Amino acid sequence: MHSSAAALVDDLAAVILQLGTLGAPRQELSRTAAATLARIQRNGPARLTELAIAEGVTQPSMSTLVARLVDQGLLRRGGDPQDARVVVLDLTPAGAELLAQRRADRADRLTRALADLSPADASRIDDALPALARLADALRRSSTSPEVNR
Amino acid sequence: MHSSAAALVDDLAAVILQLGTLGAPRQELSRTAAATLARIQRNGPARLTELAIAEGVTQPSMSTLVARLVDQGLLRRGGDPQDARVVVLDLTPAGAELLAQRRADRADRLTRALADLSPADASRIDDALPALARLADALRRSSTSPEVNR
DNA sequence: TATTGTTATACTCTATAACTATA
DNA sequence: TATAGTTATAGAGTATAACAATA
Repeated sequence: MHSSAAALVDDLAAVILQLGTLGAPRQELSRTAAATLARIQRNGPARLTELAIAEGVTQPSMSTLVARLVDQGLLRRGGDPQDARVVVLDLTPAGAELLAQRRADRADRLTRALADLSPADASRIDDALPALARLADALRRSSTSPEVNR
Repeated sequence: MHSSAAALVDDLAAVILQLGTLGAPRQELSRTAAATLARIQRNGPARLTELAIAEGVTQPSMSTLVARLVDQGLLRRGGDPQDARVVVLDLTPAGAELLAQRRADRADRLTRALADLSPADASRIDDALPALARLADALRRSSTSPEVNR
């Protein structure tokens, strides 16, 4: 072990923040918009209030955001036959396509960055990946902040 | 090696995005505002145009941002005796204090998250840290996007 | 003229408050 | 009444265009 616990924390924080460049690829979609689309793709159709809570925004904000995304053809509105008040949002093919493009773009940038590393570095990152995933999980649980940009 | 190259990229991208929760701790300062303050603390007093270019925003945007930060008592304006056009921005003690608080907050959250991990996981992350720093560097170089939130 | 910075104006995104419609 | 969602209005943050001051 080459670092004290305090140095590990500081260095790790710095690295995590610098890695954040990967998360801000385009301006074509706000952070919340991207997270909302990704959530629907991951979990299936969802109600407006549900999305507002999940993304940590108010109901009116989600209402206008969803209206924008529907206008842009990325989301589709549906109703609940059981309850005429509710609005159910689902991804359109165009929405799914946009998410796929964003993921491909990120994968490209990451692939290029990894190509600059030595095999030993790549291997150490590979080895640490499950641990990093568990760290991310622990971080997410202890945090009240908004969702990640998928 | 337990993953193919493609799986490494996808898994790594997902982990990096999830770790992003660490970077969005508070709403009291915009991303650009935080990055600007951190840059001045790191590199010393800077001119307005210099900051605008460094943070990837326009000069008028930096002008209004800086006016806000001066109003909030986080930055102090000075002039250049050699050139009456230039404005030089420096951190106030309150600005330095705010940055310190943000860093301490992040360190706390990260420390708590690390405490949830096994010693073996923490050790693997420690081992991968230099490699991750080089990865972040490579990512940042290949990217035109704005700066990281310090 | 070129450079440094500000002001005017507009757009996006989000919030709070007030409202409509259904349960 | 309570719940699901929308509309009205305001504020933060950013951009482009036009401007003022200094070199």
